[in-house]
Amino acid sequence: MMLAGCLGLAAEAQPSPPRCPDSLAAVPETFYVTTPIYYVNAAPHLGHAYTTIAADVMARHHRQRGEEVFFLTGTDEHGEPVADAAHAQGVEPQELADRNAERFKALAPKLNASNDFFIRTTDPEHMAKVQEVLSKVHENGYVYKGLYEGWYCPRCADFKAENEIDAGNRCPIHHIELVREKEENYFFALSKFQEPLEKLYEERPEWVAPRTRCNEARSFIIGGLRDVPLTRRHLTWGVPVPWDSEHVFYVWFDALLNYYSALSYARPGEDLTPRFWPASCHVIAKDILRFHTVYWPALLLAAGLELPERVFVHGYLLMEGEKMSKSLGNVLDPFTVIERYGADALRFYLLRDVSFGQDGSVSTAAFEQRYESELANDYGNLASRTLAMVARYRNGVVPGGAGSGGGVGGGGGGRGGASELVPDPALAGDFAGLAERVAELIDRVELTSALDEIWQRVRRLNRYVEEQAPWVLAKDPARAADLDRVLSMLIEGLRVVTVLLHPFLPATSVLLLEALGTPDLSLTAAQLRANATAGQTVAAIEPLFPRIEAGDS
RNA sequence: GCCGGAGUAGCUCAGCUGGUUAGAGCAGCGGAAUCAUAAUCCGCGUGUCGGGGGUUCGAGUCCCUCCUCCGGCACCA
Repeated sequence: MMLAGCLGLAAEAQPSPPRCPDSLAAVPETFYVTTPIYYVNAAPHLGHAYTTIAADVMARHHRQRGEEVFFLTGTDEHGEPVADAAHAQGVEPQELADRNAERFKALAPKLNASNDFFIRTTDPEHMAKVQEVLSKVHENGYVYKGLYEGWYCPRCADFKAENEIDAGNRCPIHHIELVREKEENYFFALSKFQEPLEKLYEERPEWVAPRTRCNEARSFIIGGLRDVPLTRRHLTWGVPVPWDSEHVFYVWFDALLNYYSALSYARPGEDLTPRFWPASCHVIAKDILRFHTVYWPALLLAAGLELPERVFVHGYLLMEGEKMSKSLGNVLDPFTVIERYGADALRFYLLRDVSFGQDGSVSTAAFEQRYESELANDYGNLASRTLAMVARYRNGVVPGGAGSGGGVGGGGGGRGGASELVPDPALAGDFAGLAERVAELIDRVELTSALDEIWQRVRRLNRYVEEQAPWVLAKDPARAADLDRVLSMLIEGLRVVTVLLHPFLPATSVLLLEALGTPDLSLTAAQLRANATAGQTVAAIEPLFPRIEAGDS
């Protein structure tokens, strides 16, 4: 079992947020983070990768704290667009869904995402759960039969939303005039949650972040809620409505419930719901704001279930003016980037260059810039020069007191023969409180700020090298102790930033920590100590982020 | 139209509840160093803080107004 609240500061340091109800010391805290389930109608792209990466950073960070983490992603497979696409290709919807779900499932490992489960809304267990929960909503009196009226295209055999109708009241696909039609549907009584939702936003303004998204959701609610269709008639590609076989559930309700249903069957033979529900954080992009911040809480209230602690809404990645012009070579394709530079580089770039929560531009040029000046030059080279100096001046053995197995430990010891090391105050000051600060920022989902906080220390370490000039010390035998201290602190600093970088650079961090002989990833290990690695033989490594010719292709 | 954001050095952006000479990174110029993936470190910015008006001892930071850009305003997974 893992340590409980190993970094208590993280939770306590927060002044106001009512995040976790205080934990009983005996029970490890849990953290449940989700991505949206991706719609299998389209191919995986950078936007999907972005969300998954962000959620993974949070998941990995919370594991570093010793919390029990459940990280969920998956695919949304029902609904008309999928059915239509399948029929257009002459295959059954299930076949298309199977094929495309596979591509999304393959994306996660490529990104080095550590999801604990991959849900598909066509899983029988999910479908049964949807029926169960929505039946409960029905029983609770929030469902009624009504008429849906809208503009209908006879050729599409479907209603059109206001914003997809072409000029002249025509179908955007068939260009024929739409007709006013009615369809009998079951409705979800969203309007009954007007008061409860307003109260929710009043009492928990942190519930939706960033603030601007919270305002949007709130103003939508204040504008007045109308009931919404819960089911669709004459469709078969969906979850059947238990009390009326002519209907299937409208795909959004089916989809949203994945967050809840997954817990009930992700672990065979074990129901994780009591342990992980409600979710700690839903990470979404702004296009699906309303569903997650209005419909979803209302639905949960209707079903008598607890609400998630937080919805975090990130922005869009803009490809140089939103135009995808392959001929200009400015399209950032996640698969190509990963193949050439590795998943760590992509993860780092996306969270470094675009302030998480806001829209931002990405490009291959900017990627290459960041890769070279920061990953290769700042960090990779810091590791290289540090390890090289330890190898060169101390035969690869980290200097320090005679093998005192680790921590700074006992104070009172008399000085033996070995030089006694204390953390260099010059560095210690700059590293004080760093892990706590990073944890605090990640709690606020300020991932870019957290990364920047760490990166300032990477820069600090390069400066430290210049200040101390180990190559000068090495020439003077009388200053051997100074050189010991400097090398030891460098290794230590490198170790600490690497532990902290683990959520962002999972592969590289593990590689480097192993080379340092200190594979401990926990956040408690991210403290600058004196003799943490003393006596360790550090292994030589290849450049962590090798320079790569910027060829065009 | 209504609501909400944003407009700060060539580029990308920090600047919380108003207070010393407005900051960082990148790019550019000059220098130092040589442990290292020719990487690193140091120095160098006369910026109308979108325009105008106001409050204040004092405003990038508050109020008013105007301009520009972006987002939301219900059924689009």
